[in-house]
Amino acid sequence: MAIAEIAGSSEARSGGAGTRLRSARAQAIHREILTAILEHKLPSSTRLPEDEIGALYNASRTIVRSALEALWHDGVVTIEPHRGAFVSRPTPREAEEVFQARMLIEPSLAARAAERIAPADIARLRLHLAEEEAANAAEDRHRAILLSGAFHTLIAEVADQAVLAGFVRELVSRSSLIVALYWRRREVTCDSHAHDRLVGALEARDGEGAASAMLRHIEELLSGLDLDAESRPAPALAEILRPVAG
Amino acid sequence: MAIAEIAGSSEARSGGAGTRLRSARAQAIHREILTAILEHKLPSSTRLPEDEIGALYNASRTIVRSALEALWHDGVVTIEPHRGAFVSRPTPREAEEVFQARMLIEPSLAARAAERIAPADIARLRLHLAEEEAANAAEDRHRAILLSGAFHTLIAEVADQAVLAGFVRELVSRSSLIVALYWRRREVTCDSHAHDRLVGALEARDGEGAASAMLRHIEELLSGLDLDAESRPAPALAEILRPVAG
DNA sequence: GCAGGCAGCGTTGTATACGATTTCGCCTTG
DNA sequence: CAAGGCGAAATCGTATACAACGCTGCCTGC
Repeated sequence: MAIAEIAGSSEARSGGAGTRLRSARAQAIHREILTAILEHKLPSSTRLPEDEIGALYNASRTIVRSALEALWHDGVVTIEPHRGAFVSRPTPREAEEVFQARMLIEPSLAARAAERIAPADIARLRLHLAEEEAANAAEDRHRAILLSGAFHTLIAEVADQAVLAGFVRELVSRSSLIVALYWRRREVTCDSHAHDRLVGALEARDGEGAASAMLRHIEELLSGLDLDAESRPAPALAEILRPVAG
Repeated sequence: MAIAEIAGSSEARSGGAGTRLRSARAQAIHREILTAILEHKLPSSTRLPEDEIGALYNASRTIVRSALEALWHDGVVTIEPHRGAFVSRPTPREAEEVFQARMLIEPSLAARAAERIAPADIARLRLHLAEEEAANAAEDRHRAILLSGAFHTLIAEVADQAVLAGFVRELVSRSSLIVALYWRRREVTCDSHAHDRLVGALEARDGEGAASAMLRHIEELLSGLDLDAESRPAPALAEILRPVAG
């Protein structure tokens, strides 16, 4: 049930009042597609034709275009002129930059979250951890990956810094694509043990500890990526098919 | 002549290839309006009617809407459903967050820029400083303010971190609006002396120095703001007119 | 004389039609 | 039989028409 709000990426823009996305319907489509991407249901390079999406949601292309443009701004969709929209395929270079940005921003937010955390926030975080564990236990991979990203967004919100929280939301979204492409381990995607320790530090109002826990956590995520290999699918079929042709 | 590229906020999104904004014309309008905002020619709360803008650039509302939505994603335009688009009026709260974000991100970028700066970059920075001084000498306030923001974007680019550079571009844009609203001093907006020192540190490849110079510079900017007073115009006419009525 | 409602106007929200561009299959030709 | 070009289909890009909504000013009724 927390899922609905996970992809609500528009509040970040609204200074304080609820401006929302221009059109409620465009917002809904945006949310649906974003969630699907975060859940690894829509892999990189998937084509997103305006007509097809419009037919799916009974919306005109005008609405769909607006949603796709929003996804482009979020960094999870690439638009090629006269060709269409695709789920982005982050390059290794981009992947590294995204994680470097996270290592810079998120520890600082974690520290701030620790300083100003309220009992209600702790409850929210604990509940979230429970949901994560439940998803893992149920081997619901889609939901697990969605929640593990949402955890980071949640902390950014607890830190009560809307501007940086917006950045984190974007970075987390892009990270999801990156993990889908470059992850090499079999383990749980974002081992909730790390999240556990983080909540512990937050609860103890230990800013330093929260920051370093967050930093180590992100470093570990980055180290789980295989950014050297050109990874597997479709970076350029030539790379794969040439040996067969020769 | 460097102006043209200052507002080119789309490259930030393109992973490495030149995806650009969907429509060249929408991009042009986006650039024009953004530049006008950065130059303080379009003050906060200015209405931006689709028809009027379309007439100005001989573009249909479809194009204009796309440009306005992009400006909304940039954080410099607010869209109120069924009412229209306005130049954003950042709240004091938002202003503080923007500068806190900058104090977190930009010093780190400055340090990295110092490490990897090339002679060509130094030339670019020196040229930019000269332009800033020229604008100040000519008392061309509009251009001076534009260039002083562009300087920060330039450093982010030298640091060669596209992701963070995109964030900085947004933060700098929003800062421009904030400064227009809350600046209280008469001095030069972004005293180019600070920029001078920064370039010095960069040239010396002094990462630490560059970072601390950047931090102090932004702190100084923030301290030049008057975020307590509700500032002057139009926050709510009631505040101003009530004494007359009573 | 004042308050409430109603109507007209202006602006935005959405759908759709048409033109432009790319893509892919097919046909022609060497 | 292979290669190149041509044409149709599909899809995107843009303009425009119409509907919906909010605002303002007037008008009526109390």
